[in-house]
Amino acid sequence: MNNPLDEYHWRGMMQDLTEGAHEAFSQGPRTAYIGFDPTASSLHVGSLLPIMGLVHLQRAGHSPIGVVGGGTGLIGDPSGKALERQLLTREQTAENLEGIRGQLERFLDFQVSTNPARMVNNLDWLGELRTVDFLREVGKHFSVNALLRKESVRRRLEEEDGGISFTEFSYVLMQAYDFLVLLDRYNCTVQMGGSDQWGNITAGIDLIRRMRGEKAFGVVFPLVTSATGVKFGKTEAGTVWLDPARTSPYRFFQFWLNTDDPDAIPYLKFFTLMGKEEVAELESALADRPHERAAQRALAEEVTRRVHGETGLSRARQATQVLFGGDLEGLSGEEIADVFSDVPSSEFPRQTFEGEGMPILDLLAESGVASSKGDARRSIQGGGVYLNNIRVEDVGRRVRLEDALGGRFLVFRKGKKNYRLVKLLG
RNA sequence: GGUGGGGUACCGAAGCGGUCAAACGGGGCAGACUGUAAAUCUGCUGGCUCAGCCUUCGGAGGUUCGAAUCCUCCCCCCACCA
Repeated sequence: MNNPLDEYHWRGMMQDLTEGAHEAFSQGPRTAYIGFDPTASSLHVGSLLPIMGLVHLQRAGHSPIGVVGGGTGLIGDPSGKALERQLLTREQTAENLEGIRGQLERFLDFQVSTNPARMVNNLDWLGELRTVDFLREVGKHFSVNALLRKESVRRRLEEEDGGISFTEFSYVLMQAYDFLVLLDRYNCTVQMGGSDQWGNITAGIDLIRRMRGEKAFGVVFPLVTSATGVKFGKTEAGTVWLDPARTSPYRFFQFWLNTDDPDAIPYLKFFTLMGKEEVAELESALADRPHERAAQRALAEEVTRRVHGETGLSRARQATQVLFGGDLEGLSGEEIADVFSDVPSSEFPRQTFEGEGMPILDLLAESGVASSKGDARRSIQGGGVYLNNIRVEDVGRRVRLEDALGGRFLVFRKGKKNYRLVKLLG
């Protein structure tokens, strides 16, 4: 049995740990949990680091628990939030929870007999909690004076008109209680999470010490940042989700492939299971031959394979090759449909393109390639518009049936990466 | 309630009777270079039937041949004073 904290440490993914945590893992198998917020029906790449935390834990022979905050999600964690949150309905939360469960199953082994991963919903116990019992048993152990000093609460108290509701103010009690319940039910003695969870985690540790006289531990992972200061997990297209319906495997793959050089090695350590030697090799490859981007490629392939499977990866790869390899000639209609399935598309009736065809400016504006005809005109004049990968030179050009690939598709591109598929209907 | 300062394009910010679709900076988009990078350089960045026309400078009126610019009223912000 290995100590997962050593693994975290060399990977640079351990921001902080409570006293005695390292020794605790050396003594024998432990059960540890991480909570996931069910504010959306999918996790995004921002949750990937904690998930990898659970993965390493399980590989080291310990038991991971993923807690989906069906109950706490109904309350809202004030940590890191400037404003009071919109409350989710129970139905929304339940739905989101299902999505998240499916995604965690891609990372953790729920089948092994020795240390299977578990997935629980804290609504199971928070939902049936009686107010009076809770206030007597749990509330007693929390000092309002201490709560008021908490960073997350204090910031909100200083807000002029925002403030904090009693609901969110009590959030930390809920999360602390979660830890206690998990200790009782699963002998779970470790809680992990993002660094913003430190306060919530230590609150749970305190509660366990007071109510059960036991020692529990906490480990927090750093906030993933990028060297250029861009918020990790966001692209022009928005958040990068794990759900293929929200972020296609192709875009997901591209997200990782586009990692900046300085981030590539840290990310390999964070998000793949590669060992030290492999990472070191890629590091020197990146230093010697940066243009090959071996590290980014490996990163993109590993992570995409894990999240979207072998099929998702090969589709993403194929799409990448076609989109950046250049040649669209010779592709069948089916191949185009497949490769461009990830690309935003619009549909036009076939007769639009019959005879004289449609002026390209109108088509660009109406299909959403450009925001207006003026924009379309300027983009063409600037040399930034391509039809079927051939630069459009003439602003007055018309698009006709002969332009359609396989008689069915028009592939527009603005710039290097922005594709748009126009489908001919009828 | 009093006094002073303001509201300009995605954001910040100039302009203070015509030469203003509005300087400059940021952001965004595109081009060149490259590694689908960073940095850099270049162009574009209200709409259209695009060498021209139309709608914009908090809102509504007015003065003027002509207003983002002057006047009146209204709305909203900020600073200081009570």
